[in-house]
Amino acid sequence: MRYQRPKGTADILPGDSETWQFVESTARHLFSNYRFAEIRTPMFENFEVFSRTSGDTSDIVTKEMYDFKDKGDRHLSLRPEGTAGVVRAFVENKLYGPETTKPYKVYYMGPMFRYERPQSGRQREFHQIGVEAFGSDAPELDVEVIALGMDLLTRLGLKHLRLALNSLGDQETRSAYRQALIDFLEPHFDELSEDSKVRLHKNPLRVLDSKDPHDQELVADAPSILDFLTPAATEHFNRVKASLDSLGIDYDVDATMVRGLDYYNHTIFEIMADSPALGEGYTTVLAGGRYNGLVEELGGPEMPGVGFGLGVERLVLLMQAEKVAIPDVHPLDVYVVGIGDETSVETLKVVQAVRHAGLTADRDYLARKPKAQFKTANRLDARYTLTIGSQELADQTAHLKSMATGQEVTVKLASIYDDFQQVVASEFKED
RNA sequence: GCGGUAUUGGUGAAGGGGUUAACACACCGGAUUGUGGUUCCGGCACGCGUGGGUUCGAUUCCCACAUACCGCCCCA
Repeated sequence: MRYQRPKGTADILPGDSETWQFVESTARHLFSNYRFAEIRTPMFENFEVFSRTSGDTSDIVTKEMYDFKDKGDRHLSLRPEGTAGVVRAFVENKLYGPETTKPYKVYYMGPMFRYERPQSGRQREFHQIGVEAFGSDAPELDVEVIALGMDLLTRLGLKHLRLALNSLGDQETRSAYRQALIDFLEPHFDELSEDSKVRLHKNPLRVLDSKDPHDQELVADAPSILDFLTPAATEHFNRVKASLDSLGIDYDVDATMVRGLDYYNHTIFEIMADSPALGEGYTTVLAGGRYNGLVEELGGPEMPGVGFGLGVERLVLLMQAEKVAIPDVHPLDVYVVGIGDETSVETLKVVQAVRHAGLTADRDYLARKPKAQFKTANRLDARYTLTIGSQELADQTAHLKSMATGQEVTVKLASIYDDFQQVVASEFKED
């Protein structure tokens, strides 16, 4: 094997691509139902678009970015996530202007790139589907986004979903809490794991979700960010919870939940699924939150935003683990069997006639024996076969056979060319 | 970026320093003339990830590299 795909990439082949198409079309329909319109932004942006928005110290920026200099010496980066590019487009195209209705609701789907060690459900090129809604601070909009995420995963057949919810509050909340957390952890500095010692000053909130057992013991007694929420932030969070309650959406408040990207504030949430496909316990498949301030950060006016991103690879793994049935969108209606080289042109014409009549059709191109062709028709689960041999060619007829019943009739080629659907309807009424 | 496990045909895999690399599935062909899910027969590995090395001889031992998977980091 001479060439192999780059590390952390995948070929999505027929057999799997149907699942992807099902996911994408389901998402498109649902988004449209929620009145989100598609936005398509470049797969690479100026490096600063991501470094400014994700946080200069975030791992994404410091070690996971696929950044490069192009021939014009521009510092670019393959997008590691979807939100930054959408916000950039939102600002650049002045979509914050009065002529667009607010909230301005968009969705995207496509590949993202992160330079990291591949594992199941984690690749260097991976795919996300996401939504963003700009221009409203309403907690009910947060809930609409959450409800959309839950709806989508439910429609895709996932079970055992858990919605985790938290609030990071506003800037005032965060700085107060950050200090409180440092003050709390500092006396225990020597007990912290090596990773957490580094995290403590770089991003103390990260210590909260350390996987180190001893860290978790220490953190258990740490102050909760929810106790530091400003009155306004508390009010926002309470209304989010109340709205979720009124929609009958269950959630668990997880005060230790944090975010890898720095731009989040107020409501953050994750939808997790419990499946061995992605390792032990619950794994996050969809995550999002509010990012008030991000539009400003990229040069726009003060304009709030909220959204989510969903990892398609993880989703597909979960769907496969849960054996979600994918509708077969292109079954085979007719397989045309040609016997003898002299029938090849006629079978081609017949195949085309069937296709133009609006049915799916296929034929043999390897000059195989009738037996082999019928075997193939059977394997492809064809509803009908149309057989043409030298005798039929002379008579200008074909044998139309129902593969389910074995019933076979002789029909005129002319009638096939005229209206094949009519031929089927009159010959096999009970179908 | 760190640690571990693995790498044999289209697939699942057995094997193990020495003439022809099991078995199964799939696929292809055949079982007298042009018709499908059963049965029977036959075919099917540029030779065991890549490159070096040890050896009289390696797919089997050693080293490096690549990739996949698992854990950490982080995250969708």
